[in-house]
Amino acid sequence: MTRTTRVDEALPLNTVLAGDCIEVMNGLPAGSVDLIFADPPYNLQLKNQLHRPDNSRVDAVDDAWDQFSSFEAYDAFTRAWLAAAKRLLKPGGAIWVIGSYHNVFRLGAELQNQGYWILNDVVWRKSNPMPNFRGKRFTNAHETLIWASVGEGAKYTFNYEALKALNEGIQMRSDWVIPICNGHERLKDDQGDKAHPTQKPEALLHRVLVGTTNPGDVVLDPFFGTGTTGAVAKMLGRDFIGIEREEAYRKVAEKRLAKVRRFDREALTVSAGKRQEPRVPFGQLVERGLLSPGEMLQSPRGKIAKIRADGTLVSENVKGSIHQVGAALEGAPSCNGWTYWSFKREGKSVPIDVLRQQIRSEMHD
Amino acid sequence: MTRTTRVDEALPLNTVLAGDCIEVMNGLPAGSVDLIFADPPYNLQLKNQLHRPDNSRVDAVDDAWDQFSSFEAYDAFTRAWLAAAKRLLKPGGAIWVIGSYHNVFRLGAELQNQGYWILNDVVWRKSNPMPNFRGKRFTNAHETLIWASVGEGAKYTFNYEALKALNEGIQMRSDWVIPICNGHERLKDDQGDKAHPTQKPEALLHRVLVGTTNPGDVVLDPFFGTGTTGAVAKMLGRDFIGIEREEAYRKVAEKRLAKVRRFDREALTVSAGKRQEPRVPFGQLVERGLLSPGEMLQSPRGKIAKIRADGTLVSENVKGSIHQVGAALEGAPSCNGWTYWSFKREGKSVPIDVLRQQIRSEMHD
DNA sequence: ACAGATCATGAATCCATCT
DNA sequence: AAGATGGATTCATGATCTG
Repeated sequence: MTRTTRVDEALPLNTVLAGDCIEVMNGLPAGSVDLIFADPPYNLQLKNQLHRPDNSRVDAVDDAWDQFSSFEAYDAFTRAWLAAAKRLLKPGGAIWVIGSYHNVFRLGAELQNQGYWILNDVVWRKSNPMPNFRGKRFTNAHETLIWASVGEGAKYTFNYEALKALNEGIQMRSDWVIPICNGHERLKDDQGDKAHPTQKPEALLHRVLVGTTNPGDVVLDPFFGTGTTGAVAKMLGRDFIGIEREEAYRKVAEKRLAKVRRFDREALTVSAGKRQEPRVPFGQLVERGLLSPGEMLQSPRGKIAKIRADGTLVSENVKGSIHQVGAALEGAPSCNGWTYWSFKREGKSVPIDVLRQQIRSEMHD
Repeated sequence: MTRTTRVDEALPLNTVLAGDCIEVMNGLPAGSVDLIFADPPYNLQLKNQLHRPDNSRVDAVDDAWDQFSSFEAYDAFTRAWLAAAKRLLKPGGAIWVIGSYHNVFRLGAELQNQGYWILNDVVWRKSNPMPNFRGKRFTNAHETLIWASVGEGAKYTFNYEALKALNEGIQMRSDWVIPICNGHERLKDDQGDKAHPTQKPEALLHRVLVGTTNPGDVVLDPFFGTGTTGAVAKMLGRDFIGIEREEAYRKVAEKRLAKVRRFDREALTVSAGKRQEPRVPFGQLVERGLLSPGEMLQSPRGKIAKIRADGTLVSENVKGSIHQVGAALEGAPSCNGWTYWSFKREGKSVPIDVLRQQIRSEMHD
């Protein structure tokens, strides 16, 4: 009696494979994977040490695996692993990659070059990013994910209703607010140091897997690290394949995975909740043209102040925020500028708080 | 009598130039522009208009090749205009480009290939995006901007304090929440249809220009469209140069620009940081008798140091500047001596920075 | 035990000027 | 041109310490 070997039987499901991800992927059967989630090295190109204003040293990502000699070398690496990944994907499969401005443009361009079809780019907006300590750039407060199918017109999985439910009944957008991974979720080594420099939050993988896979799907992560993809896949009833070169990371991942129980959502409910009125900087009223630089504001007792282009006020040699100038004019220790200042419209005096409410109502859309 | 032609005299400031932006840029003097803001098109009719880098024509072939050749043609276009832009920038200049996932990865990769140095990628998070009607993808709720200097280590303008003020005292992040351009701000043509398909909100340009230019700077926009960059530049007291190929857009832009008024000078003044303050050597406090040689200074943790006649300190076998001695006593890599040391007056401990402020205020007289 | 203060830390391409 | 020096610069969160 003949027997057809099913592809899945050859797959090392729910294990962590050792070795270089390109070689390992090339040894797996083609067309056998539903989703690939890849968090490749970012090629950060850090040169000097950085200290916080309190003189403590920032623990930088200086690992050897993040070093490349040039963009050409990084591109060659990217080309190779993306090609190996494409071979593994089923016709209805898809890929997610994550990166920062150091590498994500090269990732995206190479995805397109290889015929992957980009479905969305998604922004992970970190609610608690590391600040810019020297005040030389914008706070690097996000990372970018790219979601792509295997080609133009290819099928792919998208669980629209599930994502809508995750988002309190509103269609899920391309920007996701999720805290960085720290606290009890952050894995530590025996010395109490972080086990991996760039562990991703489970909430991020939860949204990816709920949204773009089905239970029973095979999810492969070629840069497995400490196994966040595997842990969330296991919780959600998906099969995973991890590939990781570093033995230390594999060990941490295996220990972690052994503890994970399917449908254990404890860690995942954390990211929900906490809705408060969004903070509206006064400067936004100026940027949006609701108030103009040069326009005058009035205090309850008739004092006036001029608005500047950066959203600060000037009055009687006092400069600063709406709160600071209000406090200075009143000789008070503090002042709520939102209720203190008014502007003129059609002869009437209108509190600036009205404009804040207008912006807030737009934000809820 | 000989006369040196200043570069600025050749610049067509505050006008909208007609023509292909690459040709027009190549006709302007090198090193004459402080900032370029570019919103390049990505829905080009590539096949008949563009050439490969070697000037061979791009022909339509089968679908797969067509896909690849289209990217190649787009890359050639990107390469050409980014190179022309780089030539125009001053050594301390910078560029902003904006795009969506269709083109931004190719823009970013080519910026890096040409030696531009990416400073941040910034996400414009739209507070009121168009929903995804078919429910097949995430709501496309953002676009990406890339901010880059002309090269690694190059100087660039960043008004940190002004941006912080715009954000109510918290340093500005890389994700900006700004509504899309509609309502009163959205320009209409004679038929009442939108005059341009992708008009950018003035709030976006306001933040870009307040944050990364100074009054009087020259801002060039090679894809001027209906002139948002020019309008905001004019309001903010920056000079602009617009380039636009389509006559219809130029007409709308010129009509729009004629109506824009510049804000008054005081309103354009923006919060500046301590880096702008003149440097005061510590020795001046001794020379002027505000502190005396032999007098003792105290650190926050009670250590003491003696002032010498040349403005250096001695403490526990350490000699040197206020900064060097402070750093040595704390075992820190660096130390701001101005905020570290205090002296005694009438039994009270007074930070020496108070004396620096006194000297600075005298300098203003 | 509990509240409040203090400390530690996270994918970071993080200085300007003078000698 | 390279090296030395002055001195400016941080937000959110969880853990640990203090009273």
